[in-house]
Amino acid sequence: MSKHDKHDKREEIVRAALELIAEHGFHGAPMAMIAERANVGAGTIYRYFENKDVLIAELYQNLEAKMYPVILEGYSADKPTRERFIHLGTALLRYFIENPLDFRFLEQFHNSPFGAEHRRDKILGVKDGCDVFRELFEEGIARQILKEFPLSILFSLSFGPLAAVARDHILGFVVLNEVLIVWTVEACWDGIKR
Amino acid sequence: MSKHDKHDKREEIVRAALELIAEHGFHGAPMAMIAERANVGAGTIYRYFENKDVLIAELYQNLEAKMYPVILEGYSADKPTRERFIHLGTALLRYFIENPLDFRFLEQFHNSPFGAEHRRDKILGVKDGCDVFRELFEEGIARQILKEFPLSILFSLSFGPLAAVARDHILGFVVLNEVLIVWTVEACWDGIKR
Amino acid sequence: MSKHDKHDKREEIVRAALELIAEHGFHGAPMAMIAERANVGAGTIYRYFENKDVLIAELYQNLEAKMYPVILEGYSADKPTRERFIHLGTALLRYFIENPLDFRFLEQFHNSPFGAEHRRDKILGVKDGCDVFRELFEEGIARQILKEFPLSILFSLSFGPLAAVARDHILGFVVLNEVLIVWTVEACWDGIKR
Amino acid sequence: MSKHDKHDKREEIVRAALELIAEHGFHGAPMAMIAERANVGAGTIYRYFENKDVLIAELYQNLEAKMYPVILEGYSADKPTRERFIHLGTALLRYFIENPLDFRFLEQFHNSPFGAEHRRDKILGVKDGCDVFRELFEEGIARQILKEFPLSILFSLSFGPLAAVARDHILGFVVLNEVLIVWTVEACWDGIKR
DNA sequence: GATGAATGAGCGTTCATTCAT
DNA sequence: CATGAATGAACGCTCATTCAT
Repeated sequence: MSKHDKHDKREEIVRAALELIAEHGFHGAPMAMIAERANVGAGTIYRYFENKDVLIAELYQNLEAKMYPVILEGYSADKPTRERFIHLGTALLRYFIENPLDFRFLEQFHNSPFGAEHRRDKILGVKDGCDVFRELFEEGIARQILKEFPLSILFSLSFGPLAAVARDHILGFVVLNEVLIVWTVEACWDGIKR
Repeated sequence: MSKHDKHDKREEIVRAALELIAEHGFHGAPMAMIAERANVGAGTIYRYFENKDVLIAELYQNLEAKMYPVILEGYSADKPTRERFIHLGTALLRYFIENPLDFRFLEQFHNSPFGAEHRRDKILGVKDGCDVFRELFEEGIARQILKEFPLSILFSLSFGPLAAVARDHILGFVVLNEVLIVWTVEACWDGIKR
Repeated sequence: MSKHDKHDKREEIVRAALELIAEHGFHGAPMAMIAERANVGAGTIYRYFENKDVLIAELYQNLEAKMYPVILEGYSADKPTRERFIHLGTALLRYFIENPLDFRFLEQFHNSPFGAEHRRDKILGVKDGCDVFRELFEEGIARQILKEFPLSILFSLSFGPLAAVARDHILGFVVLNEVLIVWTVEACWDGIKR
Repeated sequence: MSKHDKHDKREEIVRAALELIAEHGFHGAPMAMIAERANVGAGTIYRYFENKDVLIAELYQNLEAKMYPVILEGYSADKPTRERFIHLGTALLRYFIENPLDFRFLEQFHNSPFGAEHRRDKILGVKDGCDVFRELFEEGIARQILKEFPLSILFSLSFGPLAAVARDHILGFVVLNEVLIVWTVEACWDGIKR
């Protein structure tokens, strides 16, 4: 039980931080407020995270580790390119809609100086979370199924709309349903396919 | 002359704020630093703008007012839907690439709590800067040229990729040229057209 | 008058810092307390001093600049070695006794990591405030009036007792008067002379 | 065995505290760090010492209790005053040089608000560790061998230089050897003798 | 009107001390 | 008895805002 409690505390902090950062952004989520929402002393956070930056970075990694399995569930590299793209796109969009806090946090993260650094890592091939997408695109180009764009632009054509649509849904500007989700991802496909 | 000077100061402040916010984000741009860069006393800013939030909001409106004429230059409501879309999309993308500070500021703005508020105004029909796009999309749907999506999703399918591509270009992850710009916008069109 | 006020503020801060550090040591003198004692806002200190370390360093330099003229008043390089030593020693001791806050601050300073650094500068010949003493000692050795010790030891034999005596006086363990001051310095002389 | 262990823990704490305070000063030696270096839980320290101040005070007393026997080894009240002074002075100086951590701790201690309190106890006759010195000085004065100074000043003339010289040696500004040690103490004698 | 010195609430972080296990 | 996770007051410092000049 003591181990369980310990985990509880850390998870409470993570949860509180995610919520507050998602709601108010990095600068609207002071450590004291995170502590309060987590029902924890201000100093306690520092037992688990060296400082605020580290807390945020770990939050991000937590999130990635949580997202990928969900998105890749049922994914098979053997299916046709289009079907795989639709799978990934709809899974991502569904995840965002079902986990709006996660989505908002990711948005905040990618807009921080810290996010830019991470993005650079990705572009240099360091991160491998996106490998599924990369492989999919590279294969699609090789087979002349996809337009011959730089990978970065294919990413933008695919994820740009999904992020925008997810944000609008979360802010209440559209109400997505399963049909709209699929149609939207299919529209993305139309954008990148030859 | 005093009126002219006053305008000069106001514009210096706006310019300085835009630069600093674009470069370092909202929280890396203290009022004192803005004042210094604008060659103005710290208190002077408050003669022109009630507080920092108001300054930022006006900055945003300035920017919109500056962008639309540029984007709409040469735009004709008489041309075919596709051609009009390509005109608007490429003009927007070109504007972002040629005015990276403006783009960075807009990104920062849209990610602030303030940005969400503004977006809500738009959806309620308060803002009319996007009317050209709205008309284009509504007409396209009516003529069965575009997919029958909620307007909001058409917006996302169009601007989501453009913003993402512009960011990648500005961060140096792709180098866009005129051809890639057109191709990218054409890909967006493929996404929204029937 | 505005210039005078400005100086007043800075001097209030310096005075308050000196008092509090002398009374309670560096760590017993938080910036907030210094500000309060100086009748100044907490942030005001940072208009005049970049941070606490700089404040302390400037305090020290202020003090040196204030002390040397007082100690050297009436000092003449032409007088006999002994007389010059007595002059310097008694002047120093008198200064300490008449300015107990200055003395206590210097003690705190020399015991800080910062003080050690400064001491190292001195030993390497960077600081020239002590040149009078150095010259006196070097000349005394050359003329075979003083014992042939490393300079550093001559310093210790001279200032060690003076500092200790001054501390005891300030703490109330002895009550020095003019006669005792002179006798004490003469005893120091007996220690270093051949 | 339990009693032995308990003693072990206490001594480990004392040793760790001495090291860290000597190395980094009082404020560079947090309780948690002391506990870690002592291989002891943070809370354990509080079983042996009521709080940090008490720990430090006991550390000081430990040190005195450890020093006096060493310094008094071979000391005989029957020998001539001068010889006894030289014995005590050189023994003290040697002790400082051979136990730099002890010396540094003592310096830190004497400069804390706590140190002053202790000193006051001494002057009121509470402490009796210095009795040897007191007796030596009183006897020397009575026999007209020493200058007729208040005891406190004789102390200062004797220990002031020794402490200063020890500090310089430990900081590397001089390198003392047996000869210099003796000469230095003899110089102190010259200072206090008639 | 313009200034910039002054303010103080609020930030991220540390650390002496406590107490449930 | 020993532990070390938890605490929260206190620290040094920043910066949006005010106001006397």
